[in-house]
Amino acid sequence: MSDHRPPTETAPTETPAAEGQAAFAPPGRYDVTITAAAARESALAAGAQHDAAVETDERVRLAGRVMLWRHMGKRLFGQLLDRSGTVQVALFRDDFADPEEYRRLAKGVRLGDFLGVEGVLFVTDKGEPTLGGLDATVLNRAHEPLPDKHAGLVDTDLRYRKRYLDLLANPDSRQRFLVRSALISGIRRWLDDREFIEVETPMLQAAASGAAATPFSTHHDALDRDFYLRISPETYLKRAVAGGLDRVYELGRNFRNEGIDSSHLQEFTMLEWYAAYWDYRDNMVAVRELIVDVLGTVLGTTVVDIDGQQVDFAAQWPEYDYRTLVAEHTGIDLSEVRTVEALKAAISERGIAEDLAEAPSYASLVDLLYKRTVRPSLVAPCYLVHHPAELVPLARRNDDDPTVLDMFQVVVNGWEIVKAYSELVDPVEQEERLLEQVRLREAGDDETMMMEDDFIEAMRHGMPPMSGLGLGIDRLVALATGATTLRDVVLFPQLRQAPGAS
RNA sequence: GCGCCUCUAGCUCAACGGCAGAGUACCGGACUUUUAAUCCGAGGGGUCUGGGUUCGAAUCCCAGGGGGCGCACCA
Repeated sequence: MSDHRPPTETAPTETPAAEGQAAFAPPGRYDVTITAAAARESALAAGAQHDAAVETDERVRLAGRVMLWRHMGKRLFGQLLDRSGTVQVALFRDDFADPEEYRRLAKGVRLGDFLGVEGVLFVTDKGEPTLGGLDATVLNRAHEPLPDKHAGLVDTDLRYRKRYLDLLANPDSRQRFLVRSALISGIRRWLDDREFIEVETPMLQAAASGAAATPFSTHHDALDRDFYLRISPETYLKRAVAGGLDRVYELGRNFRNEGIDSSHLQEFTMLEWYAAYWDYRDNMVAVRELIVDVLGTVLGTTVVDIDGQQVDFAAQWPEYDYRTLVAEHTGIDLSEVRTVEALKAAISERGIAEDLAEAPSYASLVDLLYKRTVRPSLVAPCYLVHHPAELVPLARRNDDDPTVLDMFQVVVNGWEIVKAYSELVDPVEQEERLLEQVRLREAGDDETMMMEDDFIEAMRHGMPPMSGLGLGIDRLVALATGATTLRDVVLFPQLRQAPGAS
């Protein structure tokens, strides 16, 4: 930053000459004995006044970033921020053996500096838990000013590009990432408790499979071979189950080469799990239990505010039949309208969503129709079951009605946060259904799945019946924290190149 | 990719065709319990970029760049 400035202009926070630097010699480490939150708690518990606290001589050392700094003659108050939160620190001149040392701290410390304070805990007359410093050390200086101390950082662009400032200046932002971490830990614990093991599968894949999406492609030089960044770990996790790891999960990034908006990122975090001998009904029960459990533990409530609406995840999740809902919203009965041509005709007949005419296949047209007409109306958590069989080539058909899948999604706020189904484990049918995908691709649908011979072969060696589930972590975190865009729950979201950046 | 809105001091915002300002931060000073401390003083600007209209442009017009929202694609 400072090197972009003309040489004549002094950086706003720089003291004249190098006086500020010379006055403090930052050490390489500081022996911290207490966090801000623990200091507050401990000060309030003891309830000592300042003089009494100094008498007891129970010293603690705290380090953090200076967020506020008020100098008033012989007394000085500041606020330090560490990972646990903030606490007030106070320096009283009379506590310092060397008044000059007090003066240097009082005058020399700037907002944004890191400070280590050693002293005693007490409570001020106004009831504020405070660390009374008997000694303080500047641990490093800030050479650039922090964002405005009350308004924070509101420029959306800057909040994403300089997330470190957003985290410092906006407590809400900081809180969202603490919740994100706690939710993920909670999910791992829940799965570990149920004897799932965590595995990692390739992100570089020869065939991008497991979802209908456009992949990123890349190239391996030594092998001179193109790869795709995975769009889903699904077929690898099923191979792991075939190998006897019959309850597995993976929590990791998937990549989809598509547009960005408030509910989509090009790299997003998804949980996928596979449980042998379960079917989709088992997963409907399990995922609800997981979400209610983890939200309750982390937030202390299962009620979440969605656009001003109080939504309770612990309430009943209604179950809607996919085709029934589509029929209710469009008047089109998908069990009768079963070809692209017929569906296009039905859509244009009713004058709904006519711009969908471009859709290259029955499956994609059905999917678009649903997303346009039904999905936006689903706000409170609900299950959507029995999608038409054409939609997912990896899912098992329903025994009673083979035109639909043993499949469900959980939709909240018009966002799909969970997709799961009983897995197709019959290699003959699997091969046939993937070949159909290949045919559709050749006919111009570029979001079909690719053939994966190695996956078929794994299935030919035998796979237990199983059901897998995918849960969009970013979306769950956004719902849990009231974020209206996924970019608010990802630390460093991908943005366009900043102007002038190299 | 298309449409609408937006870009002024490090940060948060005024000025909306007539001298570019405030708060905060930074610098100097006062102050013995502050809580966004308060008070006094100083410095800080190609108004995103490039064209145009005008006696005069931060302001109006055109093009470009960044961002937001909507639409489309997707989970």
